[in-house]
Amino acid sequence: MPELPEVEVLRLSLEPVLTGRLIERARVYDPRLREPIDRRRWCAAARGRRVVGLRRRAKYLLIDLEGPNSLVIHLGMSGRLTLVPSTAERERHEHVALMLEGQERLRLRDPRRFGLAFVTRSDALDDDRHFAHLGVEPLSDRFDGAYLRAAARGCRGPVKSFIMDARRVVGVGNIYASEALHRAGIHPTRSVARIAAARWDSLAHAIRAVLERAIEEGGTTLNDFANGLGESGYFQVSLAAYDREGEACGKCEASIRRIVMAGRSTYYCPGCQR
DNA sequence: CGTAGACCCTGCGCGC
DNA sequence: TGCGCGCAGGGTCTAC
Repeated sequence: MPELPEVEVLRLSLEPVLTGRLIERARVYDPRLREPIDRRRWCAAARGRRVVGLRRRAKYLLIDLEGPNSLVIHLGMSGRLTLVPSTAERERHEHVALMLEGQERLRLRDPRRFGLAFVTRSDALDDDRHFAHLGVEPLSDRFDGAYLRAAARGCRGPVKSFIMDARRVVGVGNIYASEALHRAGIHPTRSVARIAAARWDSLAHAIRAVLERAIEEGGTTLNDFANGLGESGYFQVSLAAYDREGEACGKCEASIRRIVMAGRSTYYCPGCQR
């Protein structure tokens, strides 16, 4: 479900309602996620703490607590984090709940269990193995065409795989990879060894623009994405390539094609992507 | 070393 | 209406 924009939308929706809020206690109903939740550590870290802020790193959401720790949540493919009344019935696939002052609870639901929930030290993210290898944030000042070109030195392989590789740049998943390449006019199977400097600039620009636009529009709701208050996004109506097989390209009127790369659906325009 | 593929899991929509 | 199949927005590990 979520790529960088969806996690950022989630963060923006929850930050005003969680900041300053007391977590009375935590519950782990089902620890079975991609890695088992450390129930004792999670509950001990959360209980009786106030939230001081929310951050995002790559596709991870960090709930910073007073004291040394942060609660970290990754939504995987099917995770949803939602604020509900404390009296709301426990849902199927509800793994974790934070019981908040004011009769509400923050619920993590994840049917496919590809998500994560763990505790880390707030001030030393890079010491945590989940974050240690992550590359640059695409919305940061460090990210531009020169960075991409340098990161691609000595690499081969298709450009789509390259921009989805979190060791280079984080947050670009399967939807926004297709979208950014379409916007930049670059064919997804093109080798990174055969991309000129100017095209790296336009690709970096396209990645940034697509992600920013998606955040502004509340993320992409293809099936079930919703922010922390249960509201859907509407970037799906702005998708130029993804999930548009057979439709006319908005730039050149050729028909959008779907191919499979590394097992993932990939959409591009054969007319204007080279 | 890199890259390709399998794999982790459930739910949904589609075609028959 | 019911069933089986393919597919799904993430990431990691293994085998080449």
